[in-house]
Amino acid sequence: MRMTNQREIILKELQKSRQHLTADELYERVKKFMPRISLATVYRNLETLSEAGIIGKLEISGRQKRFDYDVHVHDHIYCLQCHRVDNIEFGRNLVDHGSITSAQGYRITGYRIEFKGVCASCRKNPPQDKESTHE
Amino acid sequence: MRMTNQREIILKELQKSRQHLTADELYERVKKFMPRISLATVYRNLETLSEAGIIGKLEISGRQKRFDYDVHVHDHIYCLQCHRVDNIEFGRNLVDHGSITSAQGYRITGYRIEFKGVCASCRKNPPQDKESTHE
DNA sequence: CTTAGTGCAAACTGTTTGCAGAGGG
DNA sequence: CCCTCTGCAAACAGTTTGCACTAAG
Repeated sequence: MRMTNQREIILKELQKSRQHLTADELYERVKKFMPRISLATVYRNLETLSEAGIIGKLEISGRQKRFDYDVHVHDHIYCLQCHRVDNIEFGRNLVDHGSITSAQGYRITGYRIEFKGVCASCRKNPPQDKESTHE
Repeated sequence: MRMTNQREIILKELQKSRQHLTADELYERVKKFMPRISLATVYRNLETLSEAGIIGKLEISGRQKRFDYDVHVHDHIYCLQCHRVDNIEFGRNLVDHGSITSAQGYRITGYRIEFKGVCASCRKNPPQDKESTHE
């Protein structure tokens, strides 16, 4: 894996954001430093970086992919109003690992927990448009 | 909500399948009885039925939507090889409900657990194509 | 009758890909 | 100098929408 200029900027921007950005959010940020970069390059690099285990890929139920600056095992919580995603540390502690190795013929290899709720800033701020609390 | 012919057949087919079908899988099945039905109608009806609480909508991380004949609260397990989805009953028992009401500023309103693994039939049958075990 | 629902085609969103040229090692 | 990576445009998959017509109640 070559460390190209675009690759490096994409990675740095994701890490410094400390957020779970989508490809196009990242594209917007990276464009400020590199106006001619293409969205395809952003997608390709995010894929490459996550395959290399340098970043995480986050597939929250039914929504756009997001990418995670933090690769250690943890769970996520997302806001039903603004769709931001945050890390949650205690998720794994809630689950009794021992009992989950198989069920109805499956060999279970893993699980994910996704919490949902309303984030601090959405709790303060009015939900401006009537249709923001879907799902 | 009118109970149209198409609505009724879509619902019946989903229920009798006892599976978690995607819109186009259902479309293929319904077409056998109603060859002129359109995919858009299937989408619209699945949406309507799930809003009415008659079926469930299943948004498994990063994949196509699936619809659930079973509306009672339960979790899901999906096969990494063939992507089928099954119900899992014991998921909720593993989690200590009490402690999850808030975290880092969020008001938590719910959570979902998604187990992954290899289903019984994929464990028997060879994984024919080399690229079947992605994610 | 009235108005929700339908079929069709076209639009849309998020993502991927083919290609010819550029630049990292 | 080679070959991975890039930018661009076009393709793609899943889903949604505008419209004029149909049918449920």
